[in-house]
Amino acid sequence: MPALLQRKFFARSVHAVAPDLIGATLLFNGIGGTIAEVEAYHHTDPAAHSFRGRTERNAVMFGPPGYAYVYCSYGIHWCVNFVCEPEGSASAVLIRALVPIHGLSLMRRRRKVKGERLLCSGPGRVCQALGITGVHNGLPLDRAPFELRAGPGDLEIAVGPRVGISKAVDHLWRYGIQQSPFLSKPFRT
DNA sequence: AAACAGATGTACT
DNA sequence: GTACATCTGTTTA
Repeated sequence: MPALLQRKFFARSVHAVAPDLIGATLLFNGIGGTIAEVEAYHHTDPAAHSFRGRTERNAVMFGPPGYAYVYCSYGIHWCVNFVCEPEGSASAVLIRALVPIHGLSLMRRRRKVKGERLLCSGPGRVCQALGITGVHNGLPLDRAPFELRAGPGDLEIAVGPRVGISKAVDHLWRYGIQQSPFLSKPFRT
């Protein structure tokens, strides 16, 4: 039985936490699967929401590590981040894709797509499939409805530039399971 | 297979 | 008003 991820797990640099999350299991009310793709965001990074300081929306990023920062993207999609590092550093890991394993039928009902590949392959899709919305912003990751379990730890982890941003595009802060069909897009080799 | 418009919260100029 | 850590349905090649 894999270990539950403790609060301490998130009290480290995003650049250490992000690759360690690949292969871990994320469940929300028992629905979810293996984390296949994440991106790191840091307060010194112009692409991060926290770069220009604290606002009402990003306040959770400035709080203690081990909490969920959920925000609305393009007015339509919800995206979930895990807050990292000591309180105040405003760093977080964006969850971009899962391998769907638990609760497939409910995911399919929410997502209205055939097959499994498009269920959780993108940050907005992950939240829609698991039922995460703005009301879950600020919830702790070590208690229900969240459940996080450590992965095998011996995975080959792919690294590359982040997706869908226009600033700091040269940072290689995207991590994923190489060759997984559940990535939002493939990693260049 | 690729390009595009459209939907539309929040933050900033 | 413009930009944005997106996704979908429709159109064009």
